[in-house]
Amino acid sequence: MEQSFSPEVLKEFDRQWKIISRGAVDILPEGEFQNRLKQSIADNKPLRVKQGFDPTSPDIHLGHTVGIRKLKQFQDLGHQVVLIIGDYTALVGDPSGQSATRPSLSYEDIMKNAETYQDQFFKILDKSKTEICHNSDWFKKMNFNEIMHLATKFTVARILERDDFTKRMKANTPISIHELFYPLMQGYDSVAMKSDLELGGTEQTFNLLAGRTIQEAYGMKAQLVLTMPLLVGLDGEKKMSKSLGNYIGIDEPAREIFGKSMSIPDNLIYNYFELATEVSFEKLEDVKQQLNDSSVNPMIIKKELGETIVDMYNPEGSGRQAREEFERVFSQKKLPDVIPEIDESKLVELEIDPRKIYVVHLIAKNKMSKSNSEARKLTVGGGVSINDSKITDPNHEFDLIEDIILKVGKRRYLKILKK
RNA sequence: GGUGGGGUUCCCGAGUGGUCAAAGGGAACAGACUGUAAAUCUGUCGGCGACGCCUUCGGAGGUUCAAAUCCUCCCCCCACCA
Repeated sequence: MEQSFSPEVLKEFDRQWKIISRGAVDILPEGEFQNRLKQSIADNKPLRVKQGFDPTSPDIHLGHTVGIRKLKQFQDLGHQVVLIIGDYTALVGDPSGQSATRPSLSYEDIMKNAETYQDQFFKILDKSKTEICHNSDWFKKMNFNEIMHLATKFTVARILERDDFTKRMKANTPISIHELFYPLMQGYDSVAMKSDLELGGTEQTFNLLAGRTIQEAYGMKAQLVLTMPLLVGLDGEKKMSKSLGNYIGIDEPAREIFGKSMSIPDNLIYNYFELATEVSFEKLEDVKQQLNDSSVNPMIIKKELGETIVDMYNPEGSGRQAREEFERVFSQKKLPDVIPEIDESKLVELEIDPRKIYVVHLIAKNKMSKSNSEARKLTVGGGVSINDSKITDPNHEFDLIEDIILKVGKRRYLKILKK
């Protein structure tokens, strides 16, 4: 059904389309999407744009922000952003892209995470314009009849055709029945929230499309789907995720964010600029050129990346500060500006005699290593120094006659005060 | 329910009576180097005031001078059959 729209509407559509489609991998179905966007503009009726986040860890990381920033764009364009905190779906565990059943979390932990999530969302989104809810709101109340009814809307074959399940079947790794429910639940969220559009990472495509099927089954218009690329984690291989430990949390201290940014492989620099920052298109081109220019040290660009990312989630100037700190500590090998301190009384508390400090204990008891053995190994391996001179004797003992600075590995410092 | 195959140190994965704290790979950590907490190379990688001792190979017992390895029971997973 072609409908004609006024030139103003079309102009506004062009503007919005450009912003919305930037960076997106898939927009499904594209034609319908465009029409509904036009219609929304013509009727001055914002689209309800939904994305769900399962609070499986306490931190929102850079990977999440790819979607959240896209939501922000919708918000700035006047659309209604609907955030779903998947406290019930977290209980089930999204099988997408997983090679094994997710470890189940206690509801308590999930709720704790859910709280921290909210604060972090609004580092990016405008709280006053965001609708936010938990999917326990409806799933908690569902009775078995309703659950079975929901389950009739999908066939096993359709769910099992997914790549991740196929792989797991082939690898003989177990798939629990509850995992099959995940897409249904996510789809039902769309019913409950009456979403017009759902956003997600590319690995979510199946779940997002399931939402369409389910909405239709419940007599609603099927939602549109928009997928964003996945941000690769610090390891340069797998997608950024908490469970893989390859992430940068947006709530982390500035120096951590900067340091972690510096640890990404060089070939990911552009990717990060593109997906994890908001720099202009021109800037992106500039970055690309510099990276191709072999006379430019990638370190320079990476530092710029780190600074940019730090600044996005911290007060102005934090990025610069973090960079300077980094250069001081790692490039010039000088001391960081903040070093944890303990004094003699603390030593006594830890059952260390200040006049006969056994270095291995000093390290282990201050949690600078996991165990005495590790401390000992670090010492022998040359990773321990006091006031800049290496200690390699694992039996080394000393008398505390003045303030000293203990360094373990390249990042752990401790100042011990003589009284 | 039946038959067969499995459960090994953070992960993957060797090991079928002593030479096993357990190959190999990955991760992680450290050192060197460097243009970076990139890359590369090297080392470490259960615990312990430590060339010895203690605790590990799904769980509980047992055989043996000696068990991750053999036996019994139990728990869990997978495949095929029903």
